[in-house]
Amino acid sequence: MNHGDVHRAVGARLGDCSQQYTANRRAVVDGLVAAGGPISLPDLLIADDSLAQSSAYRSLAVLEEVGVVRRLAHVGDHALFELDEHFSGHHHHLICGECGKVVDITLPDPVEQAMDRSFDAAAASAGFTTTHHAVDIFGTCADCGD
Amino acid sequence: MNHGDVHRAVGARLGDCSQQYTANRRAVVDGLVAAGGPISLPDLLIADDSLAQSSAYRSLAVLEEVGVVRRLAHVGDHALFELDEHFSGHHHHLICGECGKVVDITLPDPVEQAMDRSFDAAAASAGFTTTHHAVDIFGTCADCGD
DNA sequence: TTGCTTGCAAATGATTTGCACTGCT
DNA sequence: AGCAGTGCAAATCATTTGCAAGCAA
Repeated sequence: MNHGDVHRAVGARLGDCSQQYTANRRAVVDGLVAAGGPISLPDLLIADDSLAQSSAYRSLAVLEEVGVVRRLAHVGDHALFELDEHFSGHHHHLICGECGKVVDITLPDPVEQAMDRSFDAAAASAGFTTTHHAVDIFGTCADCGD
Repeated sequence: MNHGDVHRAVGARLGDCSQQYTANRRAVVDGLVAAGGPISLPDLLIADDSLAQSSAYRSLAVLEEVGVVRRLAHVGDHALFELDEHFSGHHHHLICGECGKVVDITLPDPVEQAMDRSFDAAAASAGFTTTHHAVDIFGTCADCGD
């Protein structure tokens, strides 16, 4: 999905939820698209210094509410935000244990399908019905490796 | 690994790192073993009200440092703590999107092996060397389902 | 107008830390 | 004695919220 399509789709989603696609929210989405992966709020503010901190948090909260943004569990002090998979495609995260960098990664479809089958079966035996999964792969990135 | 073995192994690990296995740290480990899965700090304090909050945080920090405890990314307000897989066995997490409950789950060995192969390959193409992986399966638990 | 959005400044709350005290070595 | 561990109370800091002003319908 290209940048323009993302804006259209986000606008539609907000409209469906009786929310406006304001300049501020658009700027937040622009920042997320430009980041191309998980980004922290401070970094979002640095990338676009016209954003006010509290408004950025509020826009992200609204966008998360309507399913446009996903808030990732903290690795460090700050939460990380990214576009929901509906807009960015299904992917997982590669996390560098040294520097904390988080990179998007995709797995082959057959692997995803096999995982889904296993996860569904395992979840069912615990009485859960599954909605989605997230894989975090920890390691050392090229910059931090020897 | 049974309760006694856990204490012995934890004591050894602490000793290797020139740390003592004090009564407070033992109490924290007891709480984690008793919980049998991820637990928040407030719940740890409730389970053993002789623990002081700051000391519990400090003990957890030391235990995390030496690889006995794992701090899970927050799902809600509080961080969750659990014994490292070295003491509890390799497992993953089933997370209820309704009530936030987190349950341990294990996958068949062949599945784990297949995932590791895929993850290593995908990570390598991004210049990462992997150390471990964590799978979060989101869904709805039996209590929250219809 | 009427209600949603924004920015600022102040509040909140989980986690951390300073400090004085206790206990191990 | 000398250093590690503890508990209390105070500090820190990411995130949230109250409020007054701006803007859209």
